Amino acid sequence: MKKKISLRVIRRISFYYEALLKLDLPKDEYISSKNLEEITGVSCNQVRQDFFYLGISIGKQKKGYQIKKLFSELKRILSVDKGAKVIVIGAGRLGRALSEYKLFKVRNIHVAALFDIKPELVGKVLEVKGEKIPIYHLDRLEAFLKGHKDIRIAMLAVPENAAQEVLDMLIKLGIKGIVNFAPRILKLPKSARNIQLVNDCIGDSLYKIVYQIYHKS
Amino acid sequence: MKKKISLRVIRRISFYYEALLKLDLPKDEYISSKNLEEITGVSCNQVRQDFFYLGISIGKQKKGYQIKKLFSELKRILSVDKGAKVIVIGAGRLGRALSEYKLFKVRNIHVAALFDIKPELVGKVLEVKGEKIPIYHLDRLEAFLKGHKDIRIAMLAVPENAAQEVLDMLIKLGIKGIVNFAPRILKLPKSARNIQLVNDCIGDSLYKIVYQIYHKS
DNA sequence: TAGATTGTTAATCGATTAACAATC
DNA sequence: TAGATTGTTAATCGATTAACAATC
Repeated sequence: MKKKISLRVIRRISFYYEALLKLDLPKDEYISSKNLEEITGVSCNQVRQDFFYLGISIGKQKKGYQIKKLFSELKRILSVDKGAKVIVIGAGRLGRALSEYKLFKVRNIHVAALFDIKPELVGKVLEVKGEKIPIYHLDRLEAFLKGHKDIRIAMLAVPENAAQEVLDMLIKLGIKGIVNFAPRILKLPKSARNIQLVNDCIGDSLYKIVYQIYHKS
Repeated sequence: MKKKISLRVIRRISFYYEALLKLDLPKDEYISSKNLEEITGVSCNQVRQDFFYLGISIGKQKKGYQIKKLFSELKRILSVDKGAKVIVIGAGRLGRALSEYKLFKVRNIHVAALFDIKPELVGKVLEVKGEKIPIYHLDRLEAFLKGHKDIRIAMLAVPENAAQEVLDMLIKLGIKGIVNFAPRILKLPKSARNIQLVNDCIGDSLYKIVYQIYHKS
């Protein structure tokens, strides 16, 4: 059985990975959990706990973790080598912002295409760091997926009222993982076994700040 | 002392609020925690626990919560009446997507202006549902804030390498709450007492999906 | 050796879920 | 009345922090 992983662990693993990426690799051969705390802000106890949880046990007492080895462990866990291909439904500002999001590149995640229904968007080609990402009409989604069996993940950036409908469509077409960015909690139909859905509420952190600044009590 | 609130509670409060917003208000005078569970997906126990935590005790046994009353309680907690004004630093795709984000409107949060340094962006005016949002040069931020003492919150959507620098600048200019969308964990300088900072990692939910889809073990 | 750092277990903390007396 | 629903407390669950033996 696959081990369940929480969003928080994944987030921290990302931090470690990105921290190592930015390191001048050959500088220090080893890095300790304490070093990682300094760079990422995650406590050294948490770092070791995470490694333990994920079965990373390559540390050497007194030295720490061999950077090269640790890096490849993290890459493996984050599936960086898999070169995940995803599609984005909705080519509005949010959809386009997601498509050019730098950190996806760092993680070797590629946006293969965007889909929309607006005539003024369909047919355009997005250029992201030299790569071209086409915007197709949603009608072509089924055919597109038939030709790209390796695409199993979609990001949803459509208007709220279209979100549930598009979700159902995606499931029918065989998509296995969906991140919903529409401002609405989507639910999987009961029939949808082993489909992964995460609702990403972009505004939340602003709401928290607003609460803290404006709410006296 | 102000009660600490977690992001999760705020998120759920938002769900309740938005659920009530969509209700045809006069339809049913009362709504129960069980009803709210059906609409929002949050368990009725959690709903009552949240209300208890926030001091909302307006329920009537056998009936539920008077919708009108509940609505105004939620509005109060979410500071909807305050009409929070915020600025956005960085007028790239992400910054512009945030500026036109629908749910901010629903919560009566207004983006007053964007700031950038790119000549091709500075001077432009964003149009969001009839409202005009100007893009100014970052040089004008100080003067702008002097003329708008009511603006205490900023969203950061600048490139990663500029983020920390801009954060320090914002603090110096008197901003009290910051949401950082740059793909990097920012830290508050030690001197920054009672400044609120939330790092919002937009990619995380995709990473979780990628893990679940690609990671066999 | 003495000091540092790991892997792992135990303690703490916080958040969710369950339970239930009160009562409309 | 009987059934439903609240407010609140208690139990459970999960995540973080602390502690420490092992050892390089």
